Amino acid sequence: MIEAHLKKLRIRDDVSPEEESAIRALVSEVREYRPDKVVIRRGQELNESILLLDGWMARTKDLSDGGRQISELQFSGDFTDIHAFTLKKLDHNIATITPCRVAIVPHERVRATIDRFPHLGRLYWLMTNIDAAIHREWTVSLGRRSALGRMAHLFCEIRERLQISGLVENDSYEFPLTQQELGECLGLTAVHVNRTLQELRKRKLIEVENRRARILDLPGLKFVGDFDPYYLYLEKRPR
Amino acid sequence: MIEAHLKKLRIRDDVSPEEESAIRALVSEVREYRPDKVVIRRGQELNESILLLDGWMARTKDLSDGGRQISELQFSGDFTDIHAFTLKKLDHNIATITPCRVAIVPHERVRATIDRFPHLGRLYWLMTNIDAAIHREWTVSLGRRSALGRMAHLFCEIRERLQISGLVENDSYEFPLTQQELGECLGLTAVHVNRTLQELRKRKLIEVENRRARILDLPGLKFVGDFDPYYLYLEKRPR
DNA sequence: CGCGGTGTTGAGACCTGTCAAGACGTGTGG
DNA sequence: CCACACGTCTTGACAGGTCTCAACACCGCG
Repeated sequence: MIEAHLKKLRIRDDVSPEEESAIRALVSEVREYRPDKVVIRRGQELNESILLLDGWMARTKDLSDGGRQISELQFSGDFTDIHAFTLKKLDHNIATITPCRVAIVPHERVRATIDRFPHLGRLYWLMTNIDAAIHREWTVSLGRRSALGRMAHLFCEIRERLQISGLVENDSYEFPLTQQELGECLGLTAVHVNRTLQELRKRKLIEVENRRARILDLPGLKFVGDFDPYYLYLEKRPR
Repeated sequence: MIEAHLKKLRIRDDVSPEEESAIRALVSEVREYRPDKVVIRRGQELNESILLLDGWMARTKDLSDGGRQISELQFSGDFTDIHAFTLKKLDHNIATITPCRVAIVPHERVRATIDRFPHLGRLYWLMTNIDAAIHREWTVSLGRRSALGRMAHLFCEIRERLQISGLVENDSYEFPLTQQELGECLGLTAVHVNRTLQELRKRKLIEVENRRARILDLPGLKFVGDFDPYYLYLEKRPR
């Protein structure tokens, strides 16, 4: 579903038909991965990037005490590690959460394509800048918001981002994270995630069941999470 | 001191003399700002970026409860908001910590320069990706490290980054942050910052006095902060 | 000289972590 | 088809790290 990827770009700027075919021609191969697998390891030399077609992935960092922190979630249509085009190696791992289908994009093709379409170069630069904006918002969450606020904020962010690809129906979406993984996003223990989740449900804001999140009161959830989607740059304009 | 900026680029890749003069020609004007001033406000329309020549700045985000979180520090030589070139508006404020001298860089010049030198486009893209890497590392700090570890880690990061511009002597550097501001970086209250700082000194790892940080035991500090500079991408290679 | 910002200290509250045990559910092998 | 094993979820009791509130000391600057 490279369509999801095009949608993400087109929300932020126009993409011409010629650019679209150039993007489609980036893909050299499609691969499938099992859940809970580290697909790219920190430090590994990279000459290709992966575009996530289907499933959920996460950027993860391991700690010396055996713990793990997730620094960003990735969904269908996200160009997961396009930043490797300039970085050459990553400072973090990229791991699957669910089974995933990904498109492989060799860096020479990226190079050739943005030489031919500098506008696409700026667009992909933009996309990595949006990733950075998401990182900043997580910094705020982890630094200043309570467990309840953080969690509410994350559910709002996921809803907003999945909606772009049409993966939200009636404020409800598939939610494959275990409570352990949710804790790795939020800087909380699994035990406390469990209790915070119960608190959110008790307040009739959201419930999570059978790998599905159902938002019961979106304004309420946004209020508790102090959520403002501004940082996602959902505005179309020339870049 | 645009030299500091060139140094930061040259640590990561070669910059030719022609590229260097193109970079010098980016600057349209130099401005000075007083300390503790918001220089760029979230949401403000931008058609120029600022390159920090001298002083410390911070990316800050305000919270609805009146609090503030700093998501990154910026030092001499950092191209503070080059990401605005694609974003057009920022999701955060940029504020001075100390008095600052900055170079103004109009976006048309950036556009023209990277059209002429695509390599510089990739280099600036790289620099924003390194900012994102720093954000990720802060996410890990805030999510998983104790107050003591977080603080130790931050002092190591600052040392590493200042060293590039030659602003570190004998593991000692100017440190203008108030304890309040330090807390805004670390997600701690000023009171707890004070106590944590005392603990670091008690352990003979670092002491802060008269706006100056003096590292007493660098290996010890790195150990407590679980610090590994890998995420700063201090390696020269073609990008 | 006085004032405001900054740093320091203490006591107590609260949020989140730790440890431990058990329930639930699902897939696997016998 | 059952039994079991393993991961996940849930709950309780308690510990501990960090926050809150309050008071005071210090210091540079107007």
